[in-house]
Amino acid sequence: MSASSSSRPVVTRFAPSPTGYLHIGGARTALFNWLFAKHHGGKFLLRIEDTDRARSTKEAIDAILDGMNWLGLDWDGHEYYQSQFWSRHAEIAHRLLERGAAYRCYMTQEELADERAKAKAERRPFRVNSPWREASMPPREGVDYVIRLKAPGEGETVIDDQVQGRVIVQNAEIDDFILLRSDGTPTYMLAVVVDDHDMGVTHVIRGDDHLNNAFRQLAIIRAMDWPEPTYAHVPLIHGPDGAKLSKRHGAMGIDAYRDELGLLPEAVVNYLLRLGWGHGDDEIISRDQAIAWFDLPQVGKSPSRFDFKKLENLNGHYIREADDQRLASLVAPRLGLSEAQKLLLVEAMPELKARSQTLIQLANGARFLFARRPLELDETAAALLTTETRQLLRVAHDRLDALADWDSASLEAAIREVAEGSGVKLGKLAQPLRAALTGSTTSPGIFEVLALLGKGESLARIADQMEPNE
RNA sequence: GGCCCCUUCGUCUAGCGGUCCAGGACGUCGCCCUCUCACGGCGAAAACACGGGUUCGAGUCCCGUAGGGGUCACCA
Repeated sequence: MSASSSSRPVVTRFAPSPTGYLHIGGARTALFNWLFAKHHGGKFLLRIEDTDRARSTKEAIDAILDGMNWLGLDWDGHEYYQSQFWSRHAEIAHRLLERGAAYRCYMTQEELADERAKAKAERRPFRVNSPWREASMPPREGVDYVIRLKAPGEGETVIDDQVQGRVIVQNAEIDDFILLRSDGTPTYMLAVVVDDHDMGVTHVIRGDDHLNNAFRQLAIIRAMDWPEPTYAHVPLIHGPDGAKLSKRHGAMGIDAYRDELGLLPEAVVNYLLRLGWGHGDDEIISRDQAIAWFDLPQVGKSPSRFDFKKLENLNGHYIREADDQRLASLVAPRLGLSEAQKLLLVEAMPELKARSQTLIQLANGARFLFARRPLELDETAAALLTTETRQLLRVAHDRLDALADWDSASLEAAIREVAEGSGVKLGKLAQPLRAALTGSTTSPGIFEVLALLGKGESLARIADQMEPNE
């Protein structure tokens, strides 16, 4: 509980570096920041950390913005770009210099490398020990310098992390890290602190991998006498095998969850929310409930593994709940459907969505509706068609041909009648019919399939497979 | 290796000293529903890492051990 920030209105931020896609861990960090801000009626800001110009790309920035929009994580105001504040960062570095809280260090890369090697040889931890920390040390002429923070050196620093609890680090562990590089550009450590301060950020919610950095950043903040933010370091997400999330299992961009996995944003949000956070026995949590319930103390302290099965199950739930028109719009492009075909897709959606967990499955399940005659039967479907069952199909065909009303109730009555008349169980007739109508052994209910396909197409598909007359 | 963090069913979690022979969800298995596949319903197996304390009493507090993770750049 940081008294300095608790009185200010809540401001959180998500600060991704645009060197890759928006990955799932980043998405969760963004979600937590967004929820926390909404919960407290505060602001949620977005800042692109593009200080590393060489590695930052326009594509990555677009991917991040696109991902945030897809997830519905809207930010207040425009997005900030860290690179815009370089002069401000440099200004603070020099203010630190004036305050005697930082110094110009003339050590060369070679000298640093030597020190590092020596420390390693003596098996002791490396810590920069610059002679220029002493004010009396004269500058080197003609050598580029960096500006280093004069770290506290003694005592300890305590952070009351909202997730991790009280964490204490000996100040001796923190060395004189670089604030401003020799080319005058700021390091990440300086830039975040300055930007967070200037943007009025009260709560820094980010990945656990930054916990150690927090102590360095706090040293800058204290040197400037700025208000200290409240920290919350959330555990990282691991792959199913417990190791760091890799490309193999989920470290793809958030766009892949949409395009390649066929997931709905509300499912991804719900899953991410429940990963590392809980609210009693609740599993299905709406956005509004999430805002009402979310808070930092309930966030777990241990890393959690990513479970695609659970995500898919959740997605299945949201697909079943989703509007048919919306689902059709999402699936139609995957199938390359015309507007007219899309109408049929909407009509079939209630049947289709009950048996799909992803949009991929939904698309595949819909394929039979738009297949061209004669249908290609898969192996198991083809095996169902014997002389005997083809005979049965002919009987069914003729009975259906005579049918006046082509609705699922009339169709059911007719089909049951045929089965009974032929002395077979319904399944004996339904399966061959399914094979003929869909080319597969799994599909929506057979009466619904007939109704959806319409009389002409249904009869034609059956005729394609039935035993020729005489 | 130094420093920091973590540890309840396979997985996500509930549990904030007694109501826990540990609850929910996904997954797995079985049964029901049934024209197939799903959906849905019912049920089962499945966990407090280990060892010491503290306490009348510990999954819950403390200390070790083991295991896992993070971090140690003129990257962010």
